[in-house]
Amino acid sequence: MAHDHDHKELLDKVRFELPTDELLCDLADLYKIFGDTTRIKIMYSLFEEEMCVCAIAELLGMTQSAISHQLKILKDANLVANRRDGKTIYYHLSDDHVRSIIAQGFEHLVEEQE
Amino acid sequence: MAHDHDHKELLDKVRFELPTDELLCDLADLYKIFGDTTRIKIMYSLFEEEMCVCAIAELLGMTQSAISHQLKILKDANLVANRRDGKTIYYHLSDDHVRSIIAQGFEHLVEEQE
DNA sequence: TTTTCATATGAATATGTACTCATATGTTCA
DNA sequence: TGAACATATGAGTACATATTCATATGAAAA
Repeated sequence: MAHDHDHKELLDKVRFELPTDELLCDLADLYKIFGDTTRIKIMYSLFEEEMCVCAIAELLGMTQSAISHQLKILKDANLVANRRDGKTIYYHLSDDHVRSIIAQGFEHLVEEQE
Repeated sequence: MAHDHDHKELLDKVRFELPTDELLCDLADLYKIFGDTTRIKIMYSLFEEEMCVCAIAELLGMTQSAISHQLKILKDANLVANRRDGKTIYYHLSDDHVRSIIAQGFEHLVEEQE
């Protein structure tokens, strides 16, 4: 068996503080979206300006299809939104959370390297 | 062909603002670690107190081996650290970044549901 | 030293997922 | 209406990875 010693008190305390499984899963799902280089690059590309799909594809040197698939994931998570102008569809960040979440990650990386 | 219209100026501008590939990959790798329910639960469990491996396993209802594998990933990323006390090894968060990164995610989720 | 306990770890498997390819949808212009 | 363009999407494939199982490591107690 793996454990013998007792920690029921500790477990009860921590269990009480732990959010619901559903919330923790949602949180993991959110970060899962940030955990892909292509999606990070797409989001970063939209930091300053809206861009159309083919511009993002050209910028990142990837196919239109690949970018489109990733944009769908970002859109389903409400991280980006789009508008149509004729044949072209322009994507932009849907709110400032993307910026602050990415900024927070950078901070950790920077302090890591010191 | 996918694109016909011109956006060289935009691409040059955005390309200039984009961080290096290496940095963007590091960022994605960091978030990848947060993008797993088990690891999120482990980190959350360590919010208030240090815990030994078997306590975490019992808390989450998972095997000691599974938890140990995930703790290694967290430790390699400098997100948790440990200390030995006899046969037992206690893990704790290595700094406050974990807390603030998770808090940031929560904020996004909460505003999402409004 | 041998046994027991706590944890770590390598290999195998099963599941998830990013990209490709082909094609569908929707818009504009001739 | 038909052709060209921009984007979306379903199926298939290749690769990554979380967990399990068996076993190794390392420390304390008998």
